[in-house]
Amino acid sequence: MDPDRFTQLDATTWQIPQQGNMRVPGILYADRQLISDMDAKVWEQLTNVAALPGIVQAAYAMPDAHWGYGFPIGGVAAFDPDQGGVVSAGGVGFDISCGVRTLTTGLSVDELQPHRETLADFLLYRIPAGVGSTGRIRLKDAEMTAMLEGGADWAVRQGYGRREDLERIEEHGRMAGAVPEAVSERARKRQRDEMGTLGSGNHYLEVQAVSEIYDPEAATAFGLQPDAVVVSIHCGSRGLGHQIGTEFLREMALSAQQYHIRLPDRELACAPLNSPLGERYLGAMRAGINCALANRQILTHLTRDVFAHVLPEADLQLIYDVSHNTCKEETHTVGGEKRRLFVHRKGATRALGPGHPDLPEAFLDSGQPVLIGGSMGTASYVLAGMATSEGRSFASACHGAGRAMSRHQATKRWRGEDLIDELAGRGIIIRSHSYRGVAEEAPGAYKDVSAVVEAAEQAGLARKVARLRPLICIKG
DNA sequence: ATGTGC
Repeated sequence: MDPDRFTQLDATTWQIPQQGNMRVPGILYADRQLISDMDAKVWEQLTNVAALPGIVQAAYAMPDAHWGYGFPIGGVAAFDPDQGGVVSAGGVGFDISCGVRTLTTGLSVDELQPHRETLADFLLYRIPAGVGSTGRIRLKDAEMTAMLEGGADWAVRQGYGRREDLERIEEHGRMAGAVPEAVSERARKRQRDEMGTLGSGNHYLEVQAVSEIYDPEAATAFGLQPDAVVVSIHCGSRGLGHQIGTEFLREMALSAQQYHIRLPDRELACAPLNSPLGERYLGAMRAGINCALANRQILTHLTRDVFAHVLPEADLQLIYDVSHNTCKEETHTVGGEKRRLFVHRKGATRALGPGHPDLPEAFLDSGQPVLIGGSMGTASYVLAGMATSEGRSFASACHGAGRAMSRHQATKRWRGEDLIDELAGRGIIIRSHSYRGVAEEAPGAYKDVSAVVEAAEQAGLARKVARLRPLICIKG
């Protein structure tokens, strides 16, 4: 899209001034090139979000923004419940609490090298992945309820992972305020045998090497050294989150009129935060967050099992787990005043700056680790939250490279088999259950993750700490 | 994202 549709405030801050039915301005953080490559739908969707009741300060889009359902992916919007603020299922996204966690292994690239193929084979064998993948765990009704309430804390109690992992997860691994009764029978049924599964699409488990350090002090706090091997897991709440999203989206669209909400786009279906429907969605969504946290915790356990078998000297320690599809009640400073707001982050990561009380002690000086997943075969980044992000985006940053091309377009342009060969030639092992899935995730179908990260840093959202290059990638 | 869907 043409960057000149925006009012440019500085090199990486672009504004859509408040106009028409907008209640606040729209703000996009990106550079000129990223905006030129961006879908014009981002402009339209940001304008629509800015028109929703009770929105505070501005509707924001991160540098990896692209066209999503209703809200842009890479969007941040905060609402005040006392000013008619709303919660929107489309503003959270279908894959509730989709996110990334990264673990150190204590291994160097040289130590891993001779075992790479074996490790890849075992990971593919042990990590359930792909469309409709199921695991060995079957949850009975009471266990499902306990999982939806307890999240990763429940998983640890079941023997998946270690208690110290929990301090390295947002909300200490358990999202408070979950209401399992608000989750439908159908959603629970879909999830019954999907715990500890990776899923498909852009989800992955990747073994990576630290290829560059930008901020040695923060890197040390995160446990990252040059040439260290780490593991990143990217996945979400599987069938359960999707079912919750589908059901509430429909219900919110049907009840908009009853709540006197004029929707600029039907896809922005929402309900007042202070309404039975809004509260019920929040309860179900928080249960969905717990499902995703438990899922990543179980996958961590399976990964540790594989390493124990192939490389017993490894010790997998969790750096941090971040969600990038959520709506959370948080305190933010708006115009010098502290307010309780409900912050939607859809394809956007929380990025708390140094000293924030919700941070684990180890990160008080550095700020929160912000994990940026690259596309298959390209680099990932570890960033750290900056103090400036609070005023710029309610303490949020980008979440990944962001698609530049549709899945359909990508399958016409690339073949999975060719991509796997090409990446193998560059020392990257891809193991997947679907060639088509690999083609859809072709590196060329994504934006340049380095440009996204540079723009985020320049905009004061998060600063670079380290770059990770892929060694092994397990895909759905 | 998703028991991928016109």
